[in-house]
Amino acid sequence: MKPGLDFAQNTIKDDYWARASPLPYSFYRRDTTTVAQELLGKAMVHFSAEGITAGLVVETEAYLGPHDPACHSARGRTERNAVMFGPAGHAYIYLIYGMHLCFNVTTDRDGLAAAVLVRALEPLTGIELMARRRRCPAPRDLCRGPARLVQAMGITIALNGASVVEGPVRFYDIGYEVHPNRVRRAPRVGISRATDWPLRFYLAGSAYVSHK
DNA sequence: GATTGGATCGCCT
DNA sequence: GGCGATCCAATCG
Repeated sequence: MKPGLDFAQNTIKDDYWARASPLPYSFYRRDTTTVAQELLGKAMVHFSAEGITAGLVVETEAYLGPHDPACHSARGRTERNAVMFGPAGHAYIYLIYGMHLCFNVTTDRDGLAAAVLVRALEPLTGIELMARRRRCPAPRDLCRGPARLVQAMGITIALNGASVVEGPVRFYDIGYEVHPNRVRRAPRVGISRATDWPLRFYLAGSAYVSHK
């Protein structure tokens, strides 16, 4: 475990995050399934004007690109999904059901429009700020679901296209060890095509995942 | 130009 | 477990 992290107190020293290294672009520039798996156990951090919030990634989904019928890029490039067609390591944020935002990270090689959806976090720091943004729900529900974590982390559509290496939202290796037998693999949630492709990954035993 | 359905959530029963 | 909220873009005609 790296310095600056106090899991017992559920706090992180802010200056630790400012100095620590985010995951590099090369992390995201790999095949999407690998990135989705390896993002488990990493920390997602948002440096916002209101304060810093961070959570441990416990659930992700891979959206592989134009050949994946459930991926937005399968039906061509639009203004909405344009970020996915750009380089890896950038935030692809979109509005769903007319009222919720979902946060993705672009992946894979240049020219392949793929991304990983972050579906759930275990809150680590800035928990009071998260609760205020979410209007005080149970701590367990702060980041349990893609739209919930977006709200708790204070993410807006203005961050669409921002770098997750140099921008306000970043991912860090915090030395949290994920043993391979803790990783579960299951079909993706809430989609109507390719419903049996096992591209959802989550940490077994976590109380913070959206679906078991 | 109109219709339809969606990578969801919160509230209801 | 069901349903309403509410916007966007793809798919019809």
